[in-house]
Amino acid sequence: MKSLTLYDTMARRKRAFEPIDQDRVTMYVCGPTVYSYAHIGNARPPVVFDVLRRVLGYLYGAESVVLAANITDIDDKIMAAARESGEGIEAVATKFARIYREDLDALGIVPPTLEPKATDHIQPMIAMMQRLVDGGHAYAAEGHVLFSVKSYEAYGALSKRSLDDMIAGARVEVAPYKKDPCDFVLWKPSADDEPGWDSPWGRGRPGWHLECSAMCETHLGETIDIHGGGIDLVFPHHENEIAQSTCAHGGKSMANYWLHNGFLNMGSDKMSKSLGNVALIHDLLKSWPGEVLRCALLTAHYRAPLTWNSDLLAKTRRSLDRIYGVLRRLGHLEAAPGDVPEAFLDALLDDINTPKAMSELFALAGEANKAETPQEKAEAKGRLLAAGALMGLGQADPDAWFGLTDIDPEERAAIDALILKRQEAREAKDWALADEVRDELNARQIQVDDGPEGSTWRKMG
RNA sequence: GGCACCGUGGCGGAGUGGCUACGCAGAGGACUGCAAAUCCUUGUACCCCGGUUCGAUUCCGGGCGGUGCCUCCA
Repeated sequence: MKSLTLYDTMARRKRAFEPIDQDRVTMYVCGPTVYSYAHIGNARPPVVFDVLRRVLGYLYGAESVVLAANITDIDDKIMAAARESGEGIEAVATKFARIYREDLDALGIVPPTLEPKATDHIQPMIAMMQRLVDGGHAYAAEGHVLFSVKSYEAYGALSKRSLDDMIAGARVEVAPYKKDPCDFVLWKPSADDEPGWDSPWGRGRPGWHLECSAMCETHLGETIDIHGGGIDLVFPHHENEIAQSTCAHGGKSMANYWLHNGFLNMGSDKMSKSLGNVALIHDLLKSWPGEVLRCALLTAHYRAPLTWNSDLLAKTRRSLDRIYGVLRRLGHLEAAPGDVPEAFLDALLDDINTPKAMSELFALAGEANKAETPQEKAEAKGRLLAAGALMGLGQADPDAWFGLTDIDPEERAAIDALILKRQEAREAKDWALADEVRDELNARQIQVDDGPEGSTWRKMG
């Protein structure tokens, strides 16, 4: 079997991937806090790790990959949003979790195997805290339960920071009940009008970091294969997860591979500057196919920063037009079942190098365009589709991509009539009339393509 | 201030110690009634300065420039 190489943040280098159990490859990706619409930046981890998941599924079998992506449905931000809108906390969380799922679905993301919610895991969180307190890794103070960072020697290993540096650089006010400025909250007390759960330390609610540790343990076990998230989560979130889980599990490491995607920067064009709401996935989907957003997020290597602007989207659309153009041309042919081409697979196996993989995808498109016999064409189409499937690209109906299906019947009839009229004019070699009709079609945002077997049309992008 | 990352042709963006990335845009050609699509060809890219080397965009050091994180933002 071919082997996958992944860049492990903990080791700061690429490492060959070896799962603990080939029949159950476990992966946990930190999900959103559902208090508002998700930003396009929020979509980068789900898209990137969706590709990784597909690759793992290809290597080990789709049923052997268990992906857990949590939903944080209790948080001060949700409480604030609920207060503002007058809705209940649960209503806000449920609503935005639903919208989040819809957004990801539009981006072609396979739903995670498990989608644990924080509020469903209060008991495991309390149990984990109890173990930490019993083991001397956490302490109660004024209704809070805090993790004692000094109790975990390796604290800072992931982010490569020393405790001393952190204390020296600390620019936050230190709560008086903390034994050490870097201690973080596992549990905090809730006021009577705030949501809370009973615990041995009083009524309260969990801290963010604890949620992920407890959910990961509950569903995937004490040590998992891959833990992923945005690079901004390295510190403190993942550092704290490691501290909690390791100390609660007698020193067992939490994850064998830590993967982090680079940040998505907002470009300086009006798109992000103006209202600040145009970069919401929800809004972008009104102007662009989800696949364009997905592909745009994959144009840069997942660890590299990516600058987001409207130019990127326009270019990405043109690129995908090329893929769908060839698929449309071969639409009448049944794709020959083919395996994923080697060069394409190799690119993805090398730390999920999606830009490289995409260049291979274009090479496959070129091959398909140049194929001469029906046999060659069918095989080329099969290869292109098989490769695209691993990245979640090129799987849609080409006609739909070019706007042929989503059009009202009246408009459609008018276009067909014009196409026919032009065809007759061309047969009569009445070029003036043919061009006139084409202008008319262009005015309707329709591009006509003349081929050896007649004319086809598509919506102008 | 501390830690980490980055600087490639018009734009986006891979990669490599010496050989074409790729896509978009541009130029020329083929095909076509003309377009479009497609195919072919094309652009003397690798922040600056040292060092290592037969040879560096690629390794090392320094500089300049940009970015992220530093208690709950993916």
